[in-house]
Amino acid sequence: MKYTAPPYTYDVLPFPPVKEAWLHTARWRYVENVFREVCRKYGYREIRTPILEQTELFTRSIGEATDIVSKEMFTFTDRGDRSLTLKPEGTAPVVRACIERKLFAEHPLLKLYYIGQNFRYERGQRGRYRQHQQLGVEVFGAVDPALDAEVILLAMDFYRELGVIDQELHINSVGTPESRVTFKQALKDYARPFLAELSGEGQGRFEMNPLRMLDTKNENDLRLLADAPRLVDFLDPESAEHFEKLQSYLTSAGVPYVVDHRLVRGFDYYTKTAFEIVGNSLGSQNALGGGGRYDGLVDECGGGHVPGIGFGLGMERCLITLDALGIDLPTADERPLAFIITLGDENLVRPIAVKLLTKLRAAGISCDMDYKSRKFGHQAKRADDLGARFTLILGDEEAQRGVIQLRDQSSKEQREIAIDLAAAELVLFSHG
RNA sequence: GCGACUGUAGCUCAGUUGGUUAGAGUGCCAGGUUGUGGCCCUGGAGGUCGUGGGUUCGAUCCCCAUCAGCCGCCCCA
Repeated sequence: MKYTAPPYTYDVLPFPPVKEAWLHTARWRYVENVFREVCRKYGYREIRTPILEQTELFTRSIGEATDIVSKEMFTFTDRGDRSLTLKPEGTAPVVRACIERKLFAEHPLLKLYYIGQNFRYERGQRGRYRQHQQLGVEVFGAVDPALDAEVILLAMDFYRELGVIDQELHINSVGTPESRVTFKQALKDYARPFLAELSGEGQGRFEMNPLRMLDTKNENDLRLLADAPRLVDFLDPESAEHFEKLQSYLTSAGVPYVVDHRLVRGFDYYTKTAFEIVGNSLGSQNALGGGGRYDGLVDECGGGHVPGIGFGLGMERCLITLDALGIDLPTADERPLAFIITLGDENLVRPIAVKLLTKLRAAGISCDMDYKSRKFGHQAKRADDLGARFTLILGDEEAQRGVIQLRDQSSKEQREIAIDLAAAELVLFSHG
């Protein structure tokens, strides 16, 4: 094999591999359409940003200390000696675009969605790839917790629309950067006495990122930290009220949720609300999507005091979950309505077939013919494989008389019609 | 970045305790059967057994390395 796809990338095919139904373009289109439709319903507009950004946009916004920035970005220097990075996440580029294009000036409340490719240099796993498609929304301009609720509702709505029923909504509040400083100190004070008993990762996080000690999967660590201080107890009054209101909105909207005191987000820019939607069908990569509020990010990027909240979900994990749940997506009908079978003298019959194809297509009818075999059996099998509803059989005799055999593939009824009327005849079937 | 496991036909997989010519099903091609098929029958093409090295009279099989996949950790969507 001379050329292969780069490690931990994949191809989405028109005919999916036997074992990976999610690698089917029809499924991708369907999910994207559902997402667009949900976003439309909620009043979100689509934004598309470049796949590349200045490296500094990410190092500043995501945080230098995170793994993503320190070792997982696809960064290179271009011929003009600029450091560029394939975007590892969707939020910062949207923020950059809104600031640069001055969208906040004319849109005090700005609701956006995007579908785009993200890149992270990581070891692959089920549902985790180096190029990954993210679907997401961002809202700028208000700190109203009802807006947090709307974003969460939009996300839940999306999954429900797809038929996912085993989703769980986890929420938490990470407060402000200031309240987090106090909390981190309290957490470290709590853990210090048994620091030596924590796992290696736990000890590392104690120093590097105390919040993430809570997020461990190590059972011993979980036991030791069972009674650790909780973020909600350290929130500033404003964040606490915000969190209370969010919960009441979710309750009145009838959305079940669990307050997950261990839920923290990976990026530095999150404030107040953090949430995650967890599926049970993905093994260890069980986070279907997540998001949170980032009231300081726009300011950090030089756009002034504009609060924001967003949500992002991974296309691959979403599709894999749909597969695991056995959800059969209603994919668009790609079958041709008609398939032309030609027989006899090619010089006589082919030009007529090509002309008829052109005419049918001009009338909006999907149709095809066989360009390879000449035996009737093969052409018929081809029509059958493609799932054509009708075959149009054209031989020497029909050609001379200006007619064609119109055969219904399922009922096997066949009748002769004038070639000139074929398009009009088939149009009747093309919309139902 | 760390640790398991797996790489045999287009696809799904057998198999070889190291032995001459590596199999099945399915798909593909051809014929049976130049114009009414989807079934069936017969035949065919398709493999450097992931790649490179080592051990051996002999390696698809054992050993080492490497690449890729997959799973767990890390991180995250």
